[in-house]
Amino acid sequence: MKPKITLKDIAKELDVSISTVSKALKNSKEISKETKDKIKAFAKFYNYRPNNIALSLKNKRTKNIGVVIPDIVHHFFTTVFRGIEKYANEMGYNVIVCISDESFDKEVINMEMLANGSIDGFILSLSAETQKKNDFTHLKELLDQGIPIVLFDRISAEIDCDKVVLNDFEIAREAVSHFIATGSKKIALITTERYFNVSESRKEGYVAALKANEIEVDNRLILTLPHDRDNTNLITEFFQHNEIEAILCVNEMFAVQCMSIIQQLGYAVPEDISIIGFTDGILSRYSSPKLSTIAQHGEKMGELAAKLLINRMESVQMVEEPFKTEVINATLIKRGSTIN
Amino acid sequence: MKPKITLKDIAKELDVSISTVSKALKNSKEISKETKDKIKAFAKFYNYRPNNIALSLKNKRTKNIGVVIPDIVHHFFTTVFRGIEKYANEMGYNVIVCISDESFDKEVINMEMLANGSIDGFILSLSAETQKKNDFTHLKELLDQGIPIVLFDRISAEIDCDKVVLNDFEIAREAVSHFIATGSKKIALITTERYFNVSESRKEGYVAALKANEIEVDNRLILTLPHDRDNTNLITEFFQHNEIEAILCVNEMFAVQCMSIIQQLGYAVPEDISIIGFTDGILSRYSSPKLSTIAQHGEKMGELAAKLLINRMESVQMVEEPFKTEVINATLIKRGSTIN
DNA sequence: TATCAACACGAAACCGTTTTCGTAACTTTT
DNA sequence: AAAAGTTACGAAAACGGTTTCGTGTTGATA
Repeated sequence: MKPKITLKDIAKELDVSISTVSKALKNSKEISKETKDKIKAFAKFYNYRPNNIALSLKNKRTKNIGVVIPDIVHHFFTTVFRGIEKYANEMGYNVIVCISDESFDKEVINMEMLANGSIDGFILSLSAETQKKNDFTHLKELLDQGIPIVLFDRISAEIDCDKVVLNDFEIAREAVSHFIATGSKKIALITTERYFNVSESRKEGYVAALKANEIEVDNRLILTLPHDRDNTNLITEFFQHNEIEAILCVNEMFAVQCMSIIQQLGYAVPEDISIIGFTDGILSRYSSPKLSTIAQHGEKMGELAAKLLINRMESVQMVEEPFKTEVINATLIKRGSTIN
Repeated sequence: MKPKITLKDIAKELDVSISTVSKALKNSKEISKETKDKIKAFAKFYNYRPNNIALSLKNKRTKNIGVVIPDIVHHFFTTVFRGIEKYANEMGYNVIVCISDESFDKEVINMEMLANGSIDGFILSLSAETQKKNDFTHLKELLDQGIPIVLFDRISAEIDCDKVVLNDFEIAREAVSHFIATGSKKIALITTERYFNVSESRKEGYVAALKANEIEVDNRLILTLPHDRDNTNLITEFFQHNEIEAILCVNEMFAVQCMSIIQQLGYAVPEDISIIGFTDGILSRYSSPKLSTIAQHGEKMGELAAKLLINRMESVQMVEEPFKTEVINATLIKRGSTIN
């Protein structure tokens, strides 16, 4: 057991002052070559590394960024996180993750915890509860304290900070237009009540595409599913009661579930019914037929969010760079569940 | 913009000393009630929170734990991480994640980075490269410095620390025994070259079950696949050249891929061929038929790892508690891809 | 009235760095 | 030989807390 060595230890051992050691290790020209060599050799031998905590205290920056996401067992968030971690790491930052678990309280508590010095900035995606409550005082207070925040995917217009979002509206419109172009008219939307801003935009895109093609919006063709329950019966009923030619689902779980139920009901995919999902995850790639889906480019999104944050943290003036909202362009990947 | 307030600020404002403020906020009985009330009110009004970094420096503990995993876009690691984060959070710890990306160098650099004061202990699963190189000096040095480490899943006997593993051998044997009990004799194993200790144990379990039932081990029935390439052709050939009645796959991707290929080749699952995979992830649950699989209880594993680590970090004596290796019992979940 | 607790508070050390400033001891210039 | 400039280093403050130890002012006790 050889515990970590400090400047003080080196100083004592070599009979010089702490300042001399510090300067020598930073190669200051204030120190003579012999002394520097001696100190460096000693430090190297004992594998001296400066203490990050002490540095953080001194420099008033931790080189840590806090990431708060609603859920980690979710392909999209996982890939975004990967992007964040990758870029942050390259730039010499560490990442502290907190999972809000879709809970407002957890989000608040975790952020306040981290904000007391542990991190230099936040990247987060709002929890479902926070979106429902529409209460952003915790975020506003942090911004007020001068802690930069970057919001991604689940954002709110009420919060004045950098943001990264997907062009949900446009890509949903594109997906539905593709259905229409390949001959479908009775197009269903399967959505969730939870991801507010995101699913709203997707729905609007869906509606816009229909209207642009003079197809009437039939609310019976929009199925809103709870997120954490078994929806098999709801979905089955839905398809028994409605004649449908194409389905847009707001996530890949709904999409494969629909596909499987449809196939069991005797329809062929994509000949009878086409399907497009959101999230180019593992499910989409391993289903049969392979699912046509909307790639959200989570990793890119994460990288961009990290870049925005780090830029802002490191910009010296810090003052009046206006807040940006960057848009990631989703891609419609046409695979086996659509007619292409 | 109102920046964070410190003890010094309060002291100056209220015209008392810093020590008095500190004591008052900790409710020390050294301080008179009136002074305490005054200070507390002021602190509350200005939303005073002690600076974590200063505390860390003083207390020589950060209440952060470092988690180093090879990959995050992987259901098993994700669930383990979830378990760690959950337990750690309950115990007042934050989690700093680094992704080694299966690279030895990244693992080393990240850990050295964090070890200089940023964290109190590590939880990690070895990268593939580290296992291949069999070089654990970085871990040994950290242990030597008194930094506790808990290893999970991808471990090594050479490292003397707490560990959490799955009973891979037994559960693989159980899975293969189930195949045999339901009438299969020609049983394939589809494995990977990468996760050394883990896949080795699984293979041994496979072999043990065969031997126990006096079935000869046929090496042609063991297919080793590279991890990151498209294996469709390899798998297809494998099934065209071998008569097989049951398959054990070491992950769920292989399993659904096999299932899909088999079905295309005209076999029925599970009537003609049974399949069992590892990892009870999203793929297993959404395939058709639903995949029988081995649940690794990642979340439990993560919680246990965190518990081991925190126990060790908080045990006052710190000295001679011997290192433990805890075993998580996997569960064989029988679903539609096996005859049950 | 001198002694002694109890009370309420402040000074200062400490955690491990960085950095500014001061200063002996030389060396160079005039 | 005095003045000025270098060189090579140390002392100390600062970051934001906690904690030990002193100490001046009370009030009670002998």
